[in-house]
Amino acid sequence: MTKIVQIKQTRIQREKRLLIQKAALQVFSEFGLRGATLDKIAKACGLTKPNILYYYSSKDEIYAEVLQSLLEEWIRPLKDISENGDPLTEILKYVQKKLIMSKTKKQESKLFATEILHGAPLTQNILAGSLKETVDDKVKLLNKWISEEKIAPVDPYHLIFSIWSMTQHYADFDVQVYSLLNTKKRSRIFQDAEDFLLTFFTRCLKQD
Amino acid sequence: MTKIVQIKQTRIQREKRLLIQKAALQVFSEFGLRGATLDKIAKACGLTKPNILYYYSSKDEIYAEVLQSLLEEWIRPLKDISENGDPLTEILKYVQKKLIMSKTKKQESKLFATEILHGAPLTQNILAGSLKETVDDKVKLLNKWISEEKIAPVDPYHLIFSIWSMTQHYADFDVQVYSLLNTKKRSRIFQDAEDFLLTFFTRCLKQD
DNA sequence: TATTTTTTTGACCAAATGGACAATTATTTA
DNA sequence: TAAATAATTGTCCATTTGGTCAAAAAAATA
Repeated sequence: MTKIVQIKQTRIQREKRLLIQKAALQVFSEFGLRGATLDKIAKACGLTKPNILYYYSSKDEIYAEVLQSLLEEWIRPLKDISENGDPLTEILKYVQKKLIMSKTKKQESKLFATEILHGAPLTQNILAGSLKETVDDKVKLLNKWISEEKIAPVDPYHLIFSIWSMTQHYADFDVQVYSLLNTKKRSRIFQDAEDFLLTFFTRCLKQD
Repeated sequence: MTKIVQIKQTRIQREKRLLIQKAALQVFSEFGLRGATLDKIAKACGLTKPNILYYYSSKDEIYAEVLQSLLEEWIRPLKDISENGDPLTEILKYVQKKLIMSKTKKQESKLFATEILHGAPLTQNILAGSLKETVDDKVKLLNKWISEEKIAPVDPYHLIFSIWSMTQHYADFDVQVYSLLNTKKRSRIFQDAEDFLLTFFTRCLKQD
């Protein structure tokens, strides 16, 4: 029995692990952790089930890894909000980034949403750890901007929640959004969404 | 083998079906359709598995019924937006209603979210049917209000999406929200959220 | 109370699924 | 190219799970 205990990964290992991760993301985001099966993942990446279990020791391990690598990427844009830029511009830029992620990383968004929705069993510590740190940091910055009267006063936590929820809605609830719009509007969802969000946050945050 | 083909339900049937529905809502909202098992539902309502299957012919049937009865309730408040009231007040009242539902109907919100997130396999026709009708109707009303300059101009579809997403966030992502707030703020989430949302939508929609 | 109907349950089944493993094949490396 | 290591797969297994069914218990009805 050959176990992977090597320090250095081979080329094949790197390739196959990536292949599996991609397929797993797809399957997990569509069916959830419990709805996803190793067979589905195997089929999605053209490997056999035992072959997958050669690279990962269990389904849960695959899930954990996919989630882990997603989380870092997910938090990153928030960190980019800069103390030095123009406050409103910085916030709007963040909104735009998150909206683009909803458009281009739908699977990731859905997987993350499902995880949180079901109690974040594997994510709790990250939420309360590095994410909380970053959020607290940005809350401070927002409060500073407010006290300097550079943006209108709002609860900064809830401001952040509102950005998350409104942007992610277009990924997570895409089925609903699509169902409710007619064909013309459907083709320009993300343009309309961007216009809407930028207008909205500008009206809400602009200092007169 | 006694099948339920009667027209009239007995007292016991009414009671037990309700009992099962309640337990099922709880289990489905926590684990999703595939993560939920009949055994879990059985345990949650103190019945045996075959006993549950005496009242419902399959797990899917339970899920369908729970979802069905939830959907009607879910759409209702939107219908209450009245042509006759003051536009901004009507919209803010709707925001408040949705926020209260997020607080008091967390399980329902999560179940609905999971269903949509995973492609709305059982809900598609309702989304494209009665929900779309109601939405289109309210979109007309919002457009009327805009053209009469009673509220500031916005894309009415996206306005509705924003109300849904921001309010439901407090139910669906409660774990995340709680993780990020400290104890003091945690105890007044819904007050803070209400303040934030009312301020937010007022600033965005008020005509000068 | 006797009879009929409804309700409940223990025991069971088949399919699905996560995972183990030995044997085979492919790839590296010496 | 031979030996060693890595990768792949067919087969198998145990558990979980949705669902069946006949028999027993409880409730309703006559």
